[in-house]
Amino acid sequence: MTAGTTRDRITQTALKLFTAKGYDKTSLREIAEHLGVTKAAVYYHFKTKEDILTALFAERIRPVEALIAWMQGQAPGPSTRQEALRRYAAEVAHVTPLFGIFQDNGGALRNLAIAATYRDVMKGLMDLFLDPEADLASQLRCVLALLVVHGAPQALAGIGNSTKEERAAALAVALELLVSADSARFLLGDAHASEAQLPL
Amino acid sequence: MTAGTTRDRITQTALKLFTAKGYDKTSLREIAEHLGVTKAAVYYHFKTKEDILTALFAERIRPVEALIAWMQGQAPGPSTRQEALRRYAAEVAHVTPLFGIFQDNGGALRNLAIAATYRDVMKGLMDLFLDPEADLASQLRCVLALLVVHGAPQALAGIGNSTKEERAAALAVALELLVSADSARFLLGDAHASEAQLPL
Amino acid sequence: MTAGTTRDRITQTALKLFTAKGYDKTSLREIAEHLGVTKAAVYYHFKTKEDILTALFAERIRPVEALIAWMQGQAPGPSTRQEALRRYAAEVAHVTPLFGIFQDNGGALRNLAIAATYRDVMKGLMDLFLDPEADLASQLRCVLALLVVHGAPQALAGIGNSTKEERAAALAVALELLVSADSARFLLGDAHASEAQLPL
Amino acid sequence: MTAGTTRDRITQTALKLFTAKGYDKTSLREIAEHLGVTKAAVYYHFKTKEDILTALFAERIRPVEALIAWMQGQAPGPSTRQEALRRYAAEVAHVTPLFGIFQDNGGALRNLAIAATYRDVMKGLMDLFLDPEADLASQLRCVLALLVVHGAPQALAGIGNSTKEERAAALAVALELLVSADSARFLLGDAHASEAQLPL
DNA sequence: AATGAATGAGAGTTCATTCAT
DNA sequence: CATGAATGAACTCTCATTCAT
Repeated sequence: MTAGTTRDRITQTALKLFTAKGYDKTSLREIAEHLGVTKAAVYYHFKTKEDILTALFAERIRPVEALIAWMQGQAPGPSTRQEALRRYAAEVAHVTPLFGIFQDNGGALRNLAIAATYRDVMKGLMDLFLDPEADLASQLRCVLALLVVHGAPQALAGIGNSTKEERAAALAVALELLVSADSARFLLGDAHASEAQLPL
Repeated sequence: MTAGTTRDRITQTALKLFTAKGYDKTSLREIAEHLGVTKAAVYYHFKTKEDILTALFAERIRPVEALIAWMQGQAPGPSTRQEALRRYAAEVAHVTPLFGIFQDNGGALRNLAIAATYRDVMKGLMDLFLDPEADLASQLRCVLALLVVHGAPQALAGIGNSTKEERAAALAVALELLVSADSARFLLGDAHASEAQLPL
Repeated sequence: MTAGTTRDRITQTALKLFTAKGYDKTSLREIAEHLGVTKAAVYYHFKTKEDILTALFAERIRPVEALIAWMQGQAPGPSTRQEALRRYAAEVAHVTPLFGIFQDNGGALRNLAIAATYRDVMKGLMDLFLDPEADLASQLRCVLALLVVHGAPQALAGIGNSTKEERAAALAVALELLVSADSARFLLGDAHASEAQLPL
Repeated sequence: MTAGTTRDRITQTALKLFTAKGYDKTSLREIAEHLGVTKAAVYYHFKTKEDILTALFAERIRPVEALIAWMQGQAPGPSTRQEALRRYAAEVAHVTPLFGIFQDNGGALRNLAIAATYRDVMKGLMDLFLDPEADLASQLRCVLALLVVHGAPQALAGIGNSTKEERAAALAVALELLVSADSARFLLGDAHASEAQLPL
C-alpha cells in the first residue's frame, strides 16, 4: 500500500485498457492520462510498454504454473486430468481477462517475448493432457476441453448468460470431452469410439 | 488473370502479410514494397487500408453465406445441422486463413466495419445451430462444434499434423458434439443428461 | 458546341468547385468525378490545374479590360469615373464569383502567375480612379468605391438581401464615396473637381 | 518570458508563416524547421495544426470582445458607434495581421471551427453597428466603416504609405461613413440621428 | 517519485502529374 | 479523346522512448 501504489495502479489500468482496446491500440499516453500522471511517470516504473504486460502476466500466470506442478506430482491418468480441469476452471476464472489479451492480440503480440512465454506455459499444460500416441480426434478433444473452460466466457459472450452458470456448463462440457478422449484411448485400435457418445 | 493483375497481387500479398504479422502491424509500405510498387499505386486500387481487408473478406465470405441460405431452405433438425457442419468443413477450409485474421486481431479490428460484418455473418450461422431454449451446455456444444471445424488448423498448429487428417478429426469431433447436444435436447426436461455421456 | 464541349464543362465545374470549396481544396479528382470523366481526361484539355484557373480567368477578365480601355479613351475626371463605376457595376456583376476565388484564396494563390495578372489588371483599373497627389483619405475613398461595387455581394452575405437591391445600394454608396473623394480634392484646389460632387 | 518559450516561439513563427504563405500552404515541417525543432516537438505543444491557429486567435480576439462588451454597456446611438470605431482603430490595429489570415484564407479555413468563431465575433460586433430597419445603403455604409478601419492596411498595401497615416485616414473615412449612415437614418425619421452628421 | 520537453521513426492518406495504350 | 496505372513528394498526426531537472 505504501510502496508500489502507483506501480499497481498502472498495471491495473493497463489490464483494463489492454482488455478493452487491445494492447497495440492502447498507448502509454492513454494509460498515463487515465491515472492522472505523465507518461514519464509510467516510465519511471516500467522500462518499457512490454514490461507492463510482462508484469501483468507474471502476477497472474502463477496459478497455471502451480497447476502444472501439481499434475506433475500426480500419477498421470483420467482422474488426474479431470481433477486438473476442475482446478483450472476454479483458479483460472479470474485470470481469464488477461488471457483474452493474448487471444485477441495474436497479431499485435507475436513478437513480444512474453507471448512466447505464455505459449510455452500453455503448451506445457496441454502436454500433460495430451497423449501423443492417441489418435488425432482424442487429442483434439483434450485441446477443446482445456479451451472450453479457458475461453467459454468470451465464446459465449454473444449469448449472454450469467458468468457463473456459464462456467459450470463449460466445465461440464469440458469433462465430457475429456472422458470421451479417454474412452477412445481405452478402446485401443477403435478409431472413433462412436458408441460411447450415443445417447441412451 | 489478364485484367486486374496488380489489384489481385495486392490482395494476395495483403492476405499473406495480414496473416503473418497481423493487420495493424502490416503497413502499406510493406505491402507495396513486397510488390515492387509505390504506396500510391496501392492507393490507386484501394481507397483505404481497410478496403483491402474488406475486399479480401468479400471474396471469401460467400461460401458461408451460401451455407446459411442452404440451411434456411432446409427443415431445421439434427440431420440438417450435421450436413451443414460437413459442408462447412468442406467449403470453408481454404478460407480459414482469412478468418484467422479476425481471430488474431480482435484488438486491432474492433473498430473496423468489416469486423462487425464478419461477426454478424458468423452469428447468423451460429443461430441456425443454436436452440435458444436448450440448456447452456448444449448451446456450448454447438458453439464448440462450429468452432472446432472452423479453428482446428490454428488450434492444432502447435501439434503440427497433416492438414487433411486434422480436418477429418475436427469434423468427427464436431459431429460428436452436435449429436451430444441434440441428445440432450431430446431428453427434454432433463437439465444435464449427464449420465448419457458417461462411457460405459 | 461540337468542339470543346468537355473543355467547357471542365471550366464550368471548376468555377463552381473553386468558388464553393476554394482552389486548393478542390482536387482534380473531384473535378473529374463531378464530370464523370477521368483525371487524365482533364489533363488532355489542360496541361495544369493552374491552367484551368487561367482559362477561367481569361474568359472573364475581358469586360474589366474593356472598361480600362474605355476610361483611357475618355477625358479623366469625376464624371468619367462615375460612369466607369456604373459600368463596372453593370458588367462585372456576373463575373464576381470568379473574383471571389482570388479574394478568398489569397493564401493559396499567392504563387500562381494568374494571381499576379489579376492584381495587375485590378491595379490598372484602380490607378485610373486614383489621383496619386490626392490626400490619403481620398485615395481610400476611391479604393472603397471600387471595392464596394466589387465586393458587396460577399460583404452583405450575412445580411441577406436580394442581390439586385444590394447592387443598387452598393452603387449608390460607391458613387457617394467617389463624390466625396472628388469634393475633397476640389476643396484642396484640384482642377478636376466639379460642382456636381457637392452633396445636396 | 521564462516559461513557455518554445510554445510562444511556435505561435509567433506560425503567425509569421500563416500570414506570409497562407494557413494551408504552411506545413508543420516548415514551422518546426524555422524553429530548429522537430515536428513532434510542435505536436507536444499543440495537439493539432488547427490548435495553433486557435491559440493565435484566442490571444488576439480579446480586445474585440472587450469592445463588444463596452458597446453593450453604452446607450446605443451615433456617438457610441463613433467612439467604438475610434477604439477599434486604436486597439485592433496590431491584431490585424491575424485577421488577414482569415480574410486571405477563406477557402482554406472554411471548415475550421475557429473560423466560425471568428465570423461569430465579427458578426456580433457588426450587429451593434447595424440598424436592421435602416435602408440597405446605410447598412452598407456601416459595414464599410468597420471594414475600412479593419482592412485598410491590406487594402492599401499596393499604395504603400506609412501605416500610421493610413490608419488615421482610414478612421477619418470610416467616421464619415458612419455619420453618413446616421444622417440617412435621420432623414428617414430615425430618432437617434443628430444634426452633427449633416454635411457642411 | 515524477515532470516537461523533445526526438526519430513511421503510419495512412492525398495530390498533381505522366505516359503507354 | 480519353483511360488505367503508376509515381514522387508532401502532408497531418501518433507512438514509444529518453533525459535533464
